[in-house]
Amino acid sequence: MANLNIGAVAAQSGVTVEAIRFYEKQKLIPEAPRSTSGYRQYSDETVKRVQFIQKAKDVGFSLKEIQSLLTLEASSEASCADVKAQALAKLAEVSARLRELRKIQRALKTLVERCDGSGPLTDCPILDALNAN
Amino acid sequence: MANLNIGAVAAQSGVTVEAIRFYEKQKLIPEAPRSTSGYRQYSDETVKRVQFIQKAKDVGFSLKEIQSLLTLEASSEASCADVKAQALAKLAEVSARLRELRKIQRALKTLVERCDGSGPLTDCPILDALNAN
DNA sequence: CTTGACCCTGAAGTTATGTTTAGGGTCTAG
DNA sequence: CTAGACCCTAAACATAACTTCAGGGTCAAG
Repeated sequence: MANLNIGAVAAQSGVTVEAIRFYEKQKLIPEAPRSTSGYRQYSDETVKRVQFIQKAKDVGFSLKEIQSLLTLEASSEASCADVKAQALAKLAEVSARLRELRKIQRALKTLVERCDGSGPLTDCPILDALNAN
Repeated sequence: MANLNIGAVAAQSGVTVEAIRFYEKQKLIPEAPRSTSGYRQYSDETVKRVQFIQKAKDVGFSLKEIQSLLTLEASSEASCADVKAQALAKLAEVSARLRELRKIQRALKTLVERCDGSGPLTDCPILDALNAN
């Protein structure tokens, strides 16, 4: 319940002060009450909230998606299934991106293998491949 | 050797007219000679160049990196090894990103598995996990 | 009472890769 | 000779997630 200044919240949650103000502007964290001098006064709740945001980011959610998760969390009508649906959607997205990247990796490996790294540019197999139809 | 207007180059290389003008501004393709009325006049060379750019993009190179590849290609001192080095660097980058994404995928799968999708939000395992320390 | 650390706001900047808009010429088929 | 397709430029817009900047209060220690 300690009253924390923004810097303390930042330090405890591992983000910058600016990021916290940004999250507030984006409605990811509620507007904080202010001290008489206008300083934001936070509780430990907010530290948890910011940590939640970081973890959700770590598993690939965008801020917009995190907002939606937080809205669900605060809603009385939402169900666990709603949350799971978001997670599944993100999982599908991540898997799709993985497939793309694997394809790129394979293509790059092929290019690299074709080239022994010696010789002049005039017949570089990599450039040749990129130039081919 | 046909003189192509920008629209023809765009059509033949599968990009928009705007993208081609953008590539020119970014020095990825040389400034084209102009007709008397100011229209850019391209040769088939340029179509190839734009196709090269697209292929390089497809294997993950950024425009800046492609510029560097093109500079190599045009240079007399560059060697095949220089090109290979770029490809290897990109391959390493892609592989690193793949590892990250796989980690994210595993984490998401764990989250999803923990939740059977029934029940209220009050004890949603996914939210719990994101809230945990 | 001053200095340094910390807080405030609003606006602009960053990166990448184009797209969109506004306003205006050109070319060609009918 | 006119309509429609095509071309030109410069500048603004778009996205994501912040960061940086400019200018200015506040607080605690010595």
